Amino acid sequence: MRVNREKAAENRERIVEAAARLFREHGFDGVGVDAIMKEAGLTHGGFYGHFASKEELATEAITRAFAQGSEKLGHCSDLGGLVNAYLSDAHCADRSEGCALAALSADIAREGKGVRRALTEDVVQRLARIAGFFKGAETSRRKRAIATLSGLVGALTLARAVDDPALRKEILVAARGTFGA
Amino acid sequence: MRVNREKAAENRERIVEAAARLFREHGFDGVGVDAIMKEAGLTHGGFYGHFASKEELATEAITRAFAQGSEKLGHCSDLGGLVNAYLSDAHCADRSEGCALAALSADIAREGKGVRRALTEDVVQRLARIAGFFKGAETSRRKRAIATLSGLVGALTLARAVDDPALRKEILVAARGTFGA
DNA sequence: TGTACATCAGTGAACGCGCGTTCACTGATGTAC
DNA sequence: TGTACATCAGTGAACGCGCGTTCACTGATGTAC
Repeated sequence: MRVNREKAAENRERIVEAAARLFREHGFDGVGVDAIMKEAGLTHGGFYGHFASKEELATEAITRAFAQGSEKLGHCSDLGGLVNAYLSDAHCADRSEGCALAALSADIAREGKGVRRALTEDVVQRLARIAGFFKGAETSRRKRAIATLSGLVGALTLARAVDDPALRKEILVAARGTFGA
Repeated sequence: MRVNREKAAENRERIVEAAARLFREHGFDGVGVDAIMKEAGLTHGGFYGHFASKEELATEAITRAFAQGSEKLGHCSDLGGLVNAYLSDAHCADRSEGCALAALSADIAREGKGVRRALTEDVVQRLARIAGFFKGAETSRRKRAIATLSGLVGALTLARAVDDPALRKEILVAARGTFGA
């Protein structure tokens, strides 16, 4: 049954949000249109009234996920705070609301143009933000920012992949100590 | 038509090798049994004479991919050499023969027990190997090893995901400089 | 050593299921008079 | 403002395709005498 325009726009929004969460949690191939629509409280048939294809939604959902990540990091006023938040147990445990870079970079490297563009722009922004926390020449600050972002993404990815809780904790703590100062 | 036992063992071997390559290149869900068997020079029907399921092959193929990675790194006699090899343009360009940690960690975090076990054991081994390159107390060497491995995996993952060649190069160079010393 | 038969690695067609996508339909919303 | 009709967001069944898996079959290999 038809709903009004406002409600329809709201529904579209919920689809994008649901996809942004589910893709991070299960990967692109791990979630179907059916599951996304169910998560958004709708039935799968209505999907193509909002998007031309699953791929089109993916591009928009990933862009959204990146934007959410940037917003969260924007709240941190110093590098230590950012690193501690990024490498927190909570962030490690919750892929669905966490950093899309850590959750999806490997997948995205195998995906199409739109998605990779969104990732690249996000990396550029994060590097600029992190570089702002360092002192010294532009070149050196940028280099340190690259090392820090790499370390954060790598440590979170490894901590999540490892099946031993003690090792996971050790990785998070060690990386916090190294990259947070 | 039947082949002799030796040839059959060789075929099984080729299936595992093909899977180890294709999984790294396209992810678990990106490759079918059909493609793996074709890569191994066989037809898909014979697959289940060698493996109980695609999942069982996955476990063995990942274990294999990790073993290959450890072997390659074993050739490096110092940290600088290891870091330069890991963050080389060649390694960045070739996922299929490269580090399984960088190619599959995110996927593996969502996968079953066997695969995660194999990854964890590999992480433990690599940390021990890298820690051996540092001087000082065990705790501090281990901490530096964790930061280094995280940095390597993160930098390679980001370099591969980014769609701008200049940024890719910049990431590799910066990370080589930071983690190689 | 040679022959006859059993075994079994590999083939290719087929099955069942899930997923992306389409479509006829419903009924509330928006609009024209 | 009220009525009549057109629109269109959402529903749920259906389609086509690919993928994991099964199976009857083939013919070379291995083995028993």
